[in-house]
This record gives sequence, structure tokens and C-alpha cells, in this order.
Amino acid sequence: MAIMTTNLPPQHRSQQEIREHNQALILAAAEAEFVRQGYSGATMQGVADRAGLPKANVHYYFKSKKNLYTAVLTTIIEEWNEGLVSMTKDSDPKVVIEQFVLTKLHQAFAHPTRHKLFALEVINGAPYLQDFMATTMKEWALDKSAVMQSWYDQGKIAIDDPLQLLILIWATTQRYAEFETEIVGLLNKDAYDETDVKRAANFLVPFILRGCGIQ
Amino acid sequence: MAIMTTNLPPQHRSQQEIREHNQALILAAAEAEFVRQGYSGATMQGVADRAGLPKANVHYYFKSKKNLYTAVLTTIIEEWNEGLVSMTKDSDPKVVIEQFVLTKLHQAFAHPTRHKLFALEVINGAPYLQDFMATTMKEWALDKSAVMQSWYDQGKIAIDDPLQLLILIWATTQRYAEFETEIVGLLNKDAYDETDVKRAANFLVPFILRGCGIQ
DNA sequence: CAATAACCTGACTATTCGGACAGGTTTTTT
DNA sequence: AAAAAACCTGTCCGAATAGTCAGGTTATTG
Repeated sequence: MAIMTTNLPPQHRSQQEIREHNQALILAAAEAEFVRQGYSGATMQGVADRAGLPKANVHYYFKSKKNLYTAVLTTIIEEWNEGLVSMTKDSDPKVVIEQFVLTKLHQAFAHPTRHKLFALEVINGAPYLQDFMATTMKEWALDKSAVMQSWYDQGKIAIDDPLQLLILIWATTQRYAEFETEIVGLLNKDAYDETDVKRAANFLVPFILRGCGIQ
Repeated sequence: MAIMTTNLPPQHRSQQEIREHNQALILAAAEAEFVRQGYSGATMQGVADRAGLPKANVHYYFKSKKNLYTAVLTTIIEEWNEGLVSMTKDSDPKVVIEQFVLTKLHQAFAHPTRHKLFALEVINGAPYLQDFMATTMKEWALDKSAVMQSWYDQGKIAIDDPLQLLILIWATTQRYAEFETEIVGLLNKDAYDETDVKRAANFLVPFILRGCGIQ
């Protein structure tokens, strides 16, 4: 619908500028369009309209609908773990878990569309993410689980099945993005405001720490 | 794909039997088909094939695709709160919360497709569920929140924002259905088996009780 | 045992959509 | 400043798909 960034034509734009600008424009439009009705429901014309470009131009930059879709997913994945603190067996679980939850929570409120798109993809079997899920993501999860297992062995946390804890933290933080519609309704609002992130954090952080047997 | 119930033609079936049988067949097929690629990606031919009926017959019973979709959602909603124990301000929070979590968890593992379909619908703005979400579901949630608030006032639980607790319980239990693909992969399996429900329950129930400050 | 109503389905239709492409314009290179 | 390369887009096309319908079969009713 809305054009995402300035599209006013500067007099002379280098081809590199044009390319970067239009690709970013199309990717942003595609993210919105794909989440609206899923992969099949999205139309290339819809992407074009949101980007303010002719349909043929979208095909010029991204050869096919499938190609555009995977490009959107790739950009989402690349930013998936950004901002996360590192954790080792010597870390303080309280600090690390608190930071992890807060980071994930802020990402969820900041980029609900991305989280929705990711969820849509996983719900119908992750056809385009199988590889990422089976390799990068799994290794990351198993690595973190091993660290948390060592915390348990040291008596720092009460969790003996860290994979489940990881699943819980993902579930509870991402939920605010994925189920935005439902939660906004329950909170009697039209959209989230700043207080809602705080309210979620104020509940979630101490809850999870208590659940982990910390404090 | 697979035909859901016996479709062998008894010699003489009453029209009522025929109707009930075929409608159930089509609804089950539609649930599977709609979850496969969302509303737009599903095809009436696909529903027909799964049900083992000609496409025109599907249209005979459910006038349109939209009509069939809302029929599927309606049957899901009707079973949404089944099996839940009642809760009052005099209940024992430990018992009620434990039962609530276990019931939701078993539903999630028993009917993943329904939960996925519900999630798909909510993620793209609940276009066909707005009414249910804004009335029945909201009243239910606010009612339960009030009960839990009274538990807090009595000092029985440490949760002063019960709506958030409700959101957390929904998120953590339904997650196992919605993100089946991801979680099954993390557990190194092809599909869930009985031990996975137990493992989730063994983690989740004590975690949530501790989070609530119980025990 | 009609007559009526309900069930069934092959064949057709209108529409929508992804994609192709020819011919044009602007920028870059030599 | 000419040639090449990259960018741009109106128009067309084939495939897929929701929905229609006429003509049929089977069950119900009086």
C-alpha cells in the first residue's frame, strides 16, 4: 500500500543505487504481501503495487515468485540471531536468560511481520526453510542446550531439559508478534504501544527466571 | 490423500446417512487441504481428491470455498474449550493450572492440524474469526483472568497480570502443534511419539507452577 | 408405484495470475 | 560520441481454478 522509502526520482542515479533502492523496495513490499495471505495468496501485482512499480519490473529484479519469496526469507534469516548475547558455561544464567528474553521480545514487537512470515513458513512444513532448520538453526539450538545443560550440572538452574526451555522462550516471545491480532484485541487496543512491550517484559522475565529456579 | 473413514458403498444408505458421512468426509479433507498452503493455496479439487469425491459434489454440499472454510473453522472452534476444568476463586491454583496445561498440551499433540489452521487464521488477521475472537474468546479470557486475579489477591499465586499468564500458557502448549516441523526436527525424529507429550509435560507443568510461585 | 425431492457428476466458462518478451530509455564503458 | 550494457514496461498468453449447470441416478413420500 504505502511506499516504503522515498521514491522521488533523483536526476542522476547510478545503476548501483537504482538496483539497491528498487530491490529493497520490492523486498519490503513482498514481506508485507506474502504475510497478507500466505505464499499462494500473494500476487506479483500486489507486490508491484505496494512497491509503486510496474509488475514487469518486479520480474526484472526477481525472476520468479518463488525466487522473490526465498529472497525475503533469506533476509529474515540473516537477521534472526542479531543482538543476542553469547553464552558459555561460565556465564551468569540470570543475566544471559534475562537478556535473551528481552532481546527476543523487542525483536518480536519491532518486526511482527517477519515473525509472522517465519511462522507461516514453519506451520506449513517449512518447505523453503528445511535446510536452515536442519543445519544452522539446529546446531545453534543444540549448542545453547549444551551450555544450559552445564549450568544445570553446576546447580545454577533447575532445568534438566534445556531444549524445552529454548522452545518455551521462543514460543512466549514470538507469540506477541505472531498472535498480534488476538493479543491486541485482548488488551483493548487497535495496535501495540510502548507500554505493551514493558508489560510483557515485566511479566515474562521474572516468570521465566522463577521457572528456571533462579532467585 | 487418504480417505478418512470407510467409503465403501452400503447397498442402501438413507439420505441422512449419506449427508452426514459426506459432509464429515469433506470437512476432514478440507482441514488437511487448507492447512497445506493456507486458504488461497488450497483448491477445491484438492479437497475433492482427499475426500475421494468429484469436485462438483464438494460444491453440492458446501456452496463455495469460503463457505467450506468457515465451516471448517466453526467445527474447530466448537471443540476449542472441551475438556477444560472449571475454575473459581476458591479453586486450588495448583490443581487447576496443572490440569489446564495438561489438557491444552494433549489437545495440541492430538490435533496439530486444527491448531495450525487456527494459527494461520490468527496470523493473517483472523478475517473469518474476528467475531469469535472479539466476543466468546475475549469474554472467556477476561473471565478466567478475573478468577486468577482473585487468587493473586488471596496470595495464592505470584502473578499480578493474569492475562499475560493466559497468553503464556496458550503459547507454550499450542507451540508443539504449530511448530511441529521445527520441534520434531530438533528432537531428531520424523514424527512425535507418546514420549514427547510426556517430556513436554514433565518440563512445562513444574516450570509454569514455579513461575506462578506455587510450591 | 408414481411423483417428488435429494443426491451426483462430466463438461463447460469466466477470471485471475505468473511469466515472457519486444521495443524503448538511461547509464556506463571504451 | 558511439557502442554496449543495464534498466524499464505495455501487452500478450497459457495454465490453473472457483463456480455453474444440465441431465442423470437414487431415495423418500403419499
